[in-house]
Formats: sequence, structure tokens, C-alpha cells
Amino acid sequence: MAEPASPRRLPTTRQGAAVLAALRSSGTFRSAQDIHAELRAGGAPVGLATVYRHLQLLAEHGVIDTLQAADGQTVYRHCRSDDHHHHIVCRRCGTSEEIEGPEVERWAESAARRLGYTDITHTVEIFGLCATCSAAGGH
Amino acid sequence: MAEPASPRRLPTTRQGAAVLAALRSSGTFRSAQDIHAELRAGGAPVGLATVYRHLQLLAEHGVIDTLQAADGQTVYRHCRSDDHHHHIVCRRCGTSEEIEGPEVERWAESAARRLGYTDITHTVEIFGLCATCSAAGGH
DNA sequence: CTCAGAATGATAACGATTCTCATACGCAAG
DNA sequence: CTTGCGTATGAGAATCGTTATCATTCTGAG
Repeated sequence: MAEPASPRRLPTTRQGAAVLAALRSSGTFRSAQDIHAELRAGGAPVGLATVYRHLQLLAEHGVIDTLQAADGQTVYRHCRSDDHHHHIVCRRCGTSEEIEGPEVERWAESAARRLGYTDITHTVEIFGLCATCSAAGGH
Repeated sequence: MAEPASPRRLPTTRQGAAVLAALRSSGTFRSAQDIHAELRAGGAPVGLATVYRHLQLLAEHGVIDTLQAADGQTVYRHCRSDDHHHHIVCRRCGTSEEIEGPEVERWAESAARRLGYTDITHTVEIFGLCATCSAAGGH
């Protein structure tokens, strides 16, 4: 313990900042490859390995949320809320909203406890077609 | 739509039966590689590609459930219940139980609808340490 | 028994992620 | 301003799970 004035350690390098910025300005779940390509194209070339490194760090520090897309890819998103929450994600365009569900937390807790499980975590993700995509005739 | 007398098509080949049997006798989520190794060792050699093929088919037909493990691997399980349900999985030993949660279904539905989403699906998985593993001092 | 179509499986191909390691950089001390 | 050192970087190799290929084998109908 020798960190008196460092409540959170945001990236100090150009590359780290670029990764976080890309996520911040997007609001949707993005893959590492996706971000890498964007930074490439945007004139701020960052190595793929570095992108992965920063995403991992940011996730560990709770700055961004991660989830596994249906195809196995890991996708990342910068969230407004620091609290525990879930997402509803459009399976067409990738947009997502943060949602909370206290009753779900409670349900998960008690169901698990009833079965003798401890040290409980859970994942809850909702997928659907957002208003725009359903209107566009999303099949 | 031309399936008059085929309510469910269970595997008719030795290999298909072996894959399903392996899953049936296990009760936990297993990876494809895992099952492949078991069948190998059990004297019923089945090609890896064939294992994947059957797992995919069984999943499509709703005979088995799938989920993405934390490391990105897809894992499969044969479930008792045909109804929609969720799982609580021991992150130590892999055991799992089926659980239902009507209130969660309702919550997901209404939260999504409120935001204008349609064609809704969801994933809910709970992870923890099962009674046995917690007792064994699961760290 | 014969034949056509489906299933199989060894292997190559793939795509995402992680690892390796030589180099570039940032920064504090001198 | 220069030196020195520890950390970050990134190109490319290495992994690993999964899927595609395609020649061979099997199955079931007739």
C-alpha cells in the first residue's frame, strides 16, 4: 500500500488514451479487432497486442464491461454507470442500453443460496432488435 | 415444412449415439474437446469434426443446451427439462443445476419492450461454488 | 447385392487471442 | 541537457478452439 493519491489509474500513454477514447465515443459493444481497425484508420496507429492489453487492463479496473458475443468474440463497452448492471443489446446493429434489475439480483442470490452455492456471480444479457432495426424490417 | 412424422430426430449412427450418451451420463457442462477425448479413451473413437457436428445438431434440435465458458470455449449439457430454463454452474468443478425463474423472464420481457426492443431472447447464468467445493475451501 | 446419398474423420484452414522479445519511450537523477 | 533504467510498444510467431474440405466408408432402399 503505497498509493496515496491514485484512486484510479487511467492510461498515461497515447495508445492507452486512444483505446479508451474509442470506446467512450461509441456507446456500443465493440470487439478488439474492431477498435484496432478504427485506430489504424484514424491515423493513430496502435498495435493489436497493445489494444488487447489495454482492454484487459480497463476491464480489470472496472472501467469497461465485457461480454461474449454469440460467435465467441469478446466485446467491450465503456459504461456510464459504475454500479452493477446489465445490458440489452441489439443483435443487428450492436447498440446497447444499460439496465438495472434489483429483483433479478435478489432472485439469483436466493436461488443460488438455496442450492448451497456460495461466492455467487451472474451474467444476464438480453438480446433483441432495437426500435430502429425492427422498424427497418429486421429479420 | 415437410416433416409429417418426425417429431425429433435422434442420431442413428454409432458416433451420434456416443456423443449424446457421453453428455447424458455426465450432467455437467462439457466442452467438445473434452467429449472427444473421453470417447477416444473409451474405445469408441470418434473424429473431432464429428463430435462438433453432432453437438451442433443436438443444440439446434433443442436436445442440449450450450453456453460460453469464461475462457470463450463453448460448453454443452444435456438437460432434463425441455422447457426454457437457466443454470447455476460451479466454477470449480463444473457441476450444474437447472433452475427456472418466471419472474426473470417477465422482467427481461418488459424491460426490453419498454425500450422498444422486439424479438427478445436472453441469457442468464449464475456462477458460484457448489456446496461441496465451498466446503473443500474453494479459493 | 447394388447404388446413391449421407456420415465420417484426417487434415488443412481460420480467426481470435496471447506470447515473445527487440526496440522506443518517459522520466527522474545527475 | 544528458544518462540510465524500467515500462510500454508492436510486429510477428505461437496457441487454441472451431469450421471447412474432401476422399473414403457406411447405410438403407429397392
